[in-house]
Amino acid sequence: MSGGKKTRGRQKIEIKKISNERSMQVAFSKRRNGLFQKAYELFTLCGAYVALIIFSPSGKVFSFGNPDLYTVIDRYFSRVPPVNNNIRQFIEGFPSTNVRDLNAQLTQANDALDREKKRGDDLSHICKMIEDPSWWASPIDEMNKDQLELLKKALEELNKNVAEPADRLEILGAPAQTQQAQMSPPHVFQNPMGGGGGENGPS
Amino acid sequence: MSGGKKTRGRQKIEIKKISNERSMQVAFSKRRNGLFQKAYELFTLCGAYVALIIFSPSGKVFSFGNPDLYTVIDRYFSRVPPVNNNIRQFIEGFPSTNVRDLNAQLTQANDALDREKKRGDDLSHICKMIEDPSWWASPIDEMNKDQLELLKKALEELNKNVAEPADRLEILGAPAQTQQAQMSPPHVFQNPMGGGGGENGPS
DNA sequence: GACTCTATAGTTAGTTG
DNA sequence: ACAACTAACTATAGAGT
Repeated sequence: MSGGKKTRGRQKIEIKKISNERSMQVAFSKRRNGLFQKAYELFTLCGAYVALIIFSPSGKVFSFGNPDLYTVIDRYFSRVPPVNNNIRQFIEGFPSTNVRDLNAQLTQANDALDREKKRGDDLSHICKMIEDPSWWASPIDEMNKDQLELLKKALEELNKNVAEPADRLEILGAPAQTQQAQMSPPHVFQNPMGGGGGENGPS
Repeated sequence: MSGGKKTRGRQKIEIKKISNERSMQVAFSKRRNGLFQKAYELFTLCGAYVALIIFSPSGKVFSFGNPDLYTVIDRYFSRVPPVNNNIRQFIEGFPSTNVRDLNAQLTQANDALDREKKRGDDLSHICKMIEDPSWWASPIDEMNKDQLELLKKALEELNKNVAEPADRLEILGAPAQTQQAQMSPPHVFQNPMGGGGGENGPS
């Protein structure tokens, strides 16, 4: 009755490398989630652009970015950035069934979609241009060189965007089986464990 | 003794864009420091590599990286490769708080992505066709009537798809005007504790 | 490994100087 | 605008499932 507490609750720990492998793994998982959550909140509350990349001790990568990782990083390297950058993002290192991770991805997706929409508009415009009868009516090879050039350029640009067939995002909450089908990482963080075993076995 | 407390203490807030400019600035400052502290702890406790870049709403840059920002980012890009996970999805209803809903949304998003991909392929095909030199070399109005018709048909089809701009959903309070001001050189945080870094802006 | 539970360490919103 | 303070909210260490 007296003093019979169920657990000791949260204990204070020193901020230094955790020696116990298991504890460290658990701590990493928890704190990583916490960090993503905080990053998400900072973005949402303040509209700040945030890029976050984490390599786990076992070599997995986790990333998060608003509006997306590439935009933020590009901008960081003082590349000035209208919205014309290619959309490229990848999120690696699931398994996660956490709301915060999912939300993070949805946030990114939202923004990607936004740009996708813009591209759609451009395409629409071009299509309209092409469909104009007056366009096709006359000998193109001499009259509309300029327009032709313009069109071609536009199409090329467009093509560039389309050229890379997007792969689809893994569904996260799905039964934990097909996860981490990520390709073999060229670079793996060097840690004493050497990467906990058969994480990625494309068999 | 009086029941009068000195302050109301910390209040719970909704994770939405903070409207009050002043409060937002303060919150940003505090939370940014908190995020750096957490990143530092994750690195120290678990030996994880961490890269963190934050753009304040006013355009200032803050960054943090172990062992070094560039190393982490470089590693991140190095391990990328064959396929781009091009994420585009669109979802409706954002702040969902349970995994089930989020997963449903992701599923829906995947569907949208599929359609998007197909459209992309079609477009790509058409672009190739158009870019064929032999195409433009000859007088269109007499030689390639058939091809032209084909193209036109294809474009119309494409246009039909594009015509309907899927209703995109509201991005969570993104203020995000594209400010392309080149900001001062990246400032690297090496030691987040102690803080008090001056972020300010004589605006 | 991932999730739950609990007590408590740590973070921070609102206020005051 | 920032630093200190307070009180409350949130994250999480440790242990169990």
